[in-house]
Amino acid sequence: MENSAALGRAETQREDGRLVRGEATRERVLDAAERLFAERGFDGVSIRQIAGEAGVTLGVVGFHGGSKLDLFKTILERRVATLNTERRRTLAELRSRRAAATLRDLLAAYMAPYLEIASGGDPQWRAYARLIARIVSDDRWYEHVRDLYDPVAREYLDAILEIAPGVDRERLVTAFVLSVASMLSIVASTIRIAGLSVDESQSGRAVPGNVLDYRETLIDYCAGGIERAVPGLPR
Amino acid sequence: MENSAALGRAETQREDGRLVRGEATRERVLDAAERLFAERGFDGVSIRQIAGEAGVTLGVVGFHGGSKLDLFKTILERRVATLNTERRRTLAELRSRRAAATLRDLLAAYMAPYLEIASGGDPQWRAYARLIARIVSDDRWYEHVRDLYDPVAREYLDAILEIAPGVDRERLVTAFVLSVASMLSIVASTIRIAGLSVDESQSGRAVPGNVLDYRETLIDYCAGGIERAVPGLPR
DNA sequence: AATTTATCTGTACGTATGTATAAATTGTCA
DNA sequence: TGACAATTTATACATACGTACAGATAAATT
Repeated sequence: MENSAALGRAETQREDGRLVRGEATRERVLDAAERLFAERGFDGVSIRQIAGEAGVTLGVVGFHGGSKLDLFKTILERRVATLNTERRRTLAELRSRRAAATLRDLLAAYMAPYLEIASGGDPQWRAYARLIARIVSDDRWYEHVRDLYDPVAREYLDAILEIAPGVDRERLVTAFVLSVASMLSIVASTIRIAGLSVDESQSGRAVPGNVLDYRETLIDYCAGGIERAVPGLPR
Repeated sequence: MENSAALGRAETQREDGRLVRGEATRERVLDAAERLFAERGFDGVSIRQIAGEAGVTLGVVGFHGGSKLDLFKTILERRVATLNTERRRTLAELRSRRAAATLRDLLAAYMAPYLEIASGGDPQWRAYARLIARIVSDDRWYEHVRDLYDPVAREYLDAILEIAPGVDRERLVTAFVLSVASMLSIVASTIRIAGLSVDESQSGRAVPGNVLDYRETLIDYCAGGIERAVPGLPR
């Protein structure tokens, strides 16, 4: 039950701001764990595999990451601030505009940061995006991500309620969470879309596309879905 | 690489059609595995846990289920025929009507059988529904479910294309797969909807609802989403 | 009753698991 | 240089894992 943020670090941070010794190793461990957890899930990965992937010995993983659960939680938490900041930035930018934001604007603002990290050049961010997409279907992890993601989700829900006051909150929440699930499902896998897109019995060029290929369709789908499912939304 | 359908069974089926000896045990094993796999995933369950849950000894699981992977695949396959038959029945029933089916009709016909087993009285069927909802976010399992589910999905896609000929197939497929993901996400978990629905800092009565509570919202959402994302659909 | 087949028990094997820790090493500062 | 703390190595421990199998039991067939 040790505080995972302090594991493997000097208790007193250096004043000059330089990375403390071993910080690079710590990052290697976390990166390796992030990739493997994203690929195979919590139970599908062993600490020895993480050590091997990171190129360190077994004990180092424990030294920098704590217990396996600590390590997993650290990885869930490590990147969320960046994502939340970005989402708050896009929301604030929308609000600063002269014209009132539409539902589609708000949805696109919420999704854009995530879709960009999920399809961008950094493989660690991509792995993180896939990891998040994987764990939402498992109630077991909700308690560990609730406080990380729900506050910003609430801010967006409130922003939607601002442009459509009289609306039933639970219906809006339902449609919003369905939209998030839709978004995550695209990040988790596009393989079925590819499989169903090819004509039957055609020689199998079912090549999954990039997340960005589905971006506009996804946002259209979610906006149309929310507007249909939540009576009273403007449009 | 033994044929899992024959495991633990006499190679020659009895003529009188009575259950062969041990068939009841086999069902207990498969039921227990179904519940545990649905709850914790393939890697989160051990064969010993399955044996314990089924109330049999370790060897019996191997005898009736084969290897762990065999057992998992057997469970994926065991109930799919029933579900497919039901989905084909609802599709045929739609087609036998005088009036042309709408997109919403077709969507409801596809979803109804799954939503009913996911919320019905049989806990094994409920477990199966949750298991399916769990594995779609994992490319690793797609090859094992593709041939089980995609043929019927294609029949529904073709039915939609009948009422909207000129439509872009890939966009339709994308929106359809997003709808399936939305449906599965509701079955996998309603806990976040409950969490976001309560007013902040209100004492926590975030009680997840039954799947049926979200059924109409879900179908509205999906129909509206597809119609928005796929230009050229009637309405 | 004897034989065959199906089912179940109990146990064993080799390996992998998460975690802990003593000892060795490295780098920093007094 | 010596002392000290941070980091890394190497190893050990107890338990759990998937799988295999010899033998016991039960039921049906001959």
